[in-house]
Amino acid sequence: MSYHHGGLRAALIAEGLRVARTGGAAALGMRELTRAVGVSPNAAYRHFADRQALVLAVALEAQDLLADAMRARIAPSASPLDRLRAVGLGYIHFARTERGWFELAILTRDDGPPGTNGPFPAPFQLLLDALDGLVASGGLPAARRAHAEWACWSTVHGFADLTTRGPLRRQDPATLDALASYVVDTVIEGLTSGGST
Amino acid sequence: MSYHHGGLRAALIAEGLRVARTGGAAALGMRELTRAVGVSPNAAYRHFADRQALVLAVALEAQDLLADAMRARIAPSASPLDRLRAVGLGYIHFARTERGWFELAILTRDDGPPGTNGPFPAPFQLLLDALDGLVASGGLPAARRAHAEWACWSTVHGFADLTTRGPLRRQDPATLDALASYVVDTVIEGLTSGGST
DNA sequence: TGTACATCAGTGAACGCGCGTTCACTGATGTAC
DNA sequence: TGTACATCAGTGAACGCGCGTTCACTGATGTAC
Repeated sequence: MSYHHGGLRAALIAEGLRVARTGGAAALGMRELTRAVGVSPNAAYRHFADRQALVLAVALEAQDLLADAMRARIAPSASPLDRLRAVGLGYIHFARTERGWFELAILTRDDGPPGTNGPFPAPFQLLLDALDGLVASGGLPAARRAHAEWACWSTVHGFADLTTRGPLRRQDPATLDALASYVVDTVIEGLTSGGST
Repeated sequence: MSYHHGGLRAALIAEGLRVARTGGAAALGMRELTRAVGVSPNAAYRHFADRQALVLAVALEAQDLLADAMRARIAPSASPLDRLRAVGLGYIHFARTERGWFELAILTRDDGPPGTNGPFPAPFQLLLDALDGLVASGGLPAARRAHAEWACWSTVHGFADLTTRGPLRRQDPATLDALASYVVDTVIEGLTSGGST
């Protein structure tokens, strides 16, 4: 390894993803990452203002991984309704199978104006697109489109948290699969049925 | 203060609640709490096996506070449907106004058999009761009662997390009140409307 | 093409911090007779 | 009622740890002329 590392920034982020996969955000230490990459602790400060900045950079990558995983579950030929289901179930599945990355992905930046990293984080944009698609296909009345994303995200995110850190932590995968489908279908039912709101 | 403190265990828990109210679980340090109570750091080990045990003890108190707050929002004369709404909105409101306590309250014990602290944690029991009440009053078909708690809890907990640590963190209270009602009503609609499940 | 030199990505050592936990102890409490 | 003594809740000091960050530095890179 040469004196000038070359891609230290990228190497630190890659190593960060590697350790966060099992250890979550807490595992991202300046010393631990620089050690693993084979560089002195302070070398990281050439590329990141402080630990927070490094964590955020890794979090952005994790967000992309989440979005990729969600996209991978959407069958190209799926109906708008199935696409919405896939978005929700993909989110939940990623949380269950990649706890560390998920924890990192839902970390949001405190700094800067809202809208950093594109108009919306990629996973959220997938949800918005799925809902718009459902409206376009007539599956959801346009009048009921407003705020639908928050109902969906709340349900799916809550279920993810219950299975990840909460009381459903120790349930077996088969039960969780069934519960996840039930829960996602329940919100969608609430959105699409002719309610009073 | 006498040589024998007397109620050190209770004092540590009380101080723990005080600091966790603003600082969350991370603020519960052995040294910090014993310092605040006016006792040497190791005195705490007379009453708690380790830091984890102390945190858990404080978490149980926070769980009771959450349950109390939820109960306080249920009007005695409320309909079963309104009771269910109040349970959900109470959970969300507590999360928003008592971030630190909420974080602590949703901490679940890893050790011991499931069922410690009574059959269910108090806040969860309130949800179960509200759903049972809705069934008894005919507001929810008995056939659709199964797993309803997980749909409710997922939605409400997810919304709480989005407003607490997520992208809704900086929304103004009035908007959040409206969104919370909308989200809670959406799940309930999904549960009660004549869906396919 | 060769060379002077600014830039920049690293090094090595250290700072200060606060943490959880353990050791050997001391002095108050309360109980048995 | 008085006293001996086991118990128990504290003390004071220290251990070892790993962290984020800063300092003054060095040697490689690449550009201007």
